[in-house]
Amino acid sequence: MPSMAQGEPRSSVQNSKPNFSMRQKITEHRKSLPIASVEKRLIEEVRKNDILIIVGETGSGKTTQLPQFLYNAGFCREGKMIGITQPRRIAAVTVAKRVAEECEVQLGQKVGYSIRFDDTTSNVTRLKYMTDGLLLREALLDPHLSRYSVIIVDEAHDRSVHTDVLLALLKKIQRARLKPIGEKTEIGHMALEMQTKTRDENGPQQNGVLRGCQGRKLSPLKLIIMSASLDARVFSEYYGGAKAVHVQGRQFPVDILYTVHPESDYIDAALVTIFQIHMEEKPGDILVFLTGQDEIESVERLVQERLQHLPEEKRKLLPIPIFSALPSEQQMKAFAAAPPGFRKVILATNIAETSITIPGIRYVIDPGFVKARTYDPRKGMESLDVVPASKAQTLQRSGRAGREVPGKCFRLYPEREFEKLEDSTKPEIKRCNLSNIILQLKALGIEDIIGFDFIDKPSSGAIVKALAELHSLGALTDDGKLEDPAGYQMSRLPLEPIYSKALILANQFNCLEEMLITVAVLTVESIFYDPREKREEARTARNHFASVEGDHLTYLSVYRESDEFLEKKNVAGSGNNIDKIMKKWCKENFVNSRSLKHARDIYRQIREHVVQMGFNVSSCGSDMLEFRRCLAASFFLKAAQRQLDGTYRALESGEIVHIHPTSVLFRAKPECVIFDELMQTSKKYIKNVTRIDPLWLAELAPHHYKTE
DNA sequence: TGAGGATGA
Repeated sequence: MPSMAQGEPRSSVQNSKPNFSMRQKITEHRKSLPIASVEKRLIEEVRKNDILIIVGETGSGKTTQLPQFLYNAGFCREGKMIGITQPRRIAAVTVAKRVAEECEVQLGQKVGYSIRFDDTTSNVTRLKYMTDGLLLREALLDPHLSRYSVIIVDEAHDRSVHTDVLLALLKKIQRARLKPIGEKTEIGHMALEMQTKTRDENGPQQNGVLRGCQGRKLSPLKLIIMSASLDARVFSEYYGGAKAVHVQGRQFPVDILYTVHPESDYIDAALVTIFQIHMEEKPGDILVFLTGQDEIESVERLVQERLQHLPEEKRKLLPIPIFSALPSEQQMKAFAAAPPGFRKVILATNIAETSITIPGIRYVIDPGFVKARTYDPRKGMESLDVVPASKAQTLQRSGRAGREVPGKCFRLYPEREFEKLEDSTKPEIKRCNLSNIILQLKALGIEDIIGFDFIDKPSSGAIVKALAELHSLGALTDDGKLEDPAGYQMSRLPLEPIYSKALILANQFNCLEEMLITVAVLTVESIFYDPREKREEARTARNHFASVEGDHLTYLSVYRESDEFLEKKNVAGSGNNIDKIMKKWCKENFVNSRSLKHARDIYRQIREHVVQMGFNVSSCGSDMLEFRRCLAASFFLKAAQRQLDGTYRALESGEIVHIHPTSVLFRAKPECVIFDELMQTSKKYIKNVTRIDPLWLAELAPHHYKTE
């Protein structure tokens, strides 16, 4: 991502060799941070309390400074580490780099980061920044996280699934580490069992984490939860009234302005506000929060149109879209300075709320809406709806105006409407399919999922549905234990359980190579790039990839063609230019190069995993029938049959659905298909669809279809 | 007959 992480202000330090004046600058900067004045008190509180909540506003310096304070106070004695988790990869990386600079060490020495596909830590690393998802994976191998003396969970208010599971798990681990080893604890039994099973792959270091320490106590684990103020009480209560300390932030003031009356058309209101700012306010860029690509593109067009009605000298306003699916070269435009005399108006989704920080923003326009995903376990269907943002979100949005100078935030609704907003966004764990989480918990030895101590409990309906799904996929036994070996194997793979199942079956169908590619591509957000203005052109350019059998086979040929292309160029020996050449290939074929790279990373990682599991990565060659049969055997829960009127009926839920317009089968409409995703937007759409023979379902998933 | 908010392993 072309971005700075949230949290700490951009450093004034350049990427040059350390020198005296830079050292001085760093020291001065560190001393000037609000958190510097409370170092002693914080260390005392950590010593006194096993769990501490730290409420730190933006710019307090908590993320970069607290781990250094703890290190200096001796919390890394005896080779112990301090782990600091972040919800996002980019944050883990940028903060670690910054702290390494401050400590004057090479990244990977005392300070390092570890994220999926990129681990810079070594055996001397003591301050380890990482994503919370990665720490969860570590817990599978070392159920007591025994190498850590302190875990700091940063941005806990984010309430991502990973954060929530981690918070609950850490609570258990902390208790377990107070008990003598060998005594019954709530965690670790199954995990230990799994370690024994996989001892060879993990090597001697992981093996015997607990063995040979019988009767001895593990050292206690300190837990620090860092959060924004609105949610601090929730965490404190969850941890039995844990002590919370507040650290002052450092932000410039932001004037909040509300409308007098509700706006019936917030797009129009946003446009009026954009031009009002442009005509009347001091220089400084504008950031507008919109709900999606559609809105962003239409506002972009409308700004351009209205500019034409202004006198020449007033037309220096530059609308720039930014959202996740945009290719990175275009995302970069938001970060470039506007031409002299121009004012940028950034049209963004909530990507600009937390994930990226655009410099130069002085004005924020917040219509107060956001697109949010929900999940209906009964129908096995996700929805993407425009809903009011939460207070926490609107606060985060307005904060984007005060990072460099005092700013203004224009909320396009009356203040009394603000009061009605929810305090925080509903935690993700209450809005998603739980099958993956539950599989992880089972692998950690947690048997009673309904009774598990989540901060916010998912509905029992959602839990039961996920358990049933895992049972159907052969991950759980009839009495809810991990199936041996499939359940263990599936929990080890960093994939959705249904994809893991597909790999296990592909091993039997002799099409593992094909399934590895397919699963890697399905995992990434759309592999294609579809600019709205060039949809026809894109379709033509990609026509040679298309398979009449469906999207899965189409993705296979995209991946393989890119592979062949790379191989040819590699042989030609252009070396450094590979990246550039690949990007050109992607552009010509309307493939999103970021997604493709991501898919290749996933492919490599998963391939290693399955090889370690003893699978034989073989290809079915040109026998695509066998591959489609394997898809049917894997995705039998996601099958749909054409109706007389040309719509489809999803067999599991009975929902009437439509093939998504981006599918290669959108027009072909075969009699029976399997799909990857069922999501309601403007309609109930199935995405990533492949044709199958309806008879295969009863043949290949008899436990599910025979009786019908 | 017509379109994908953001993260992460």
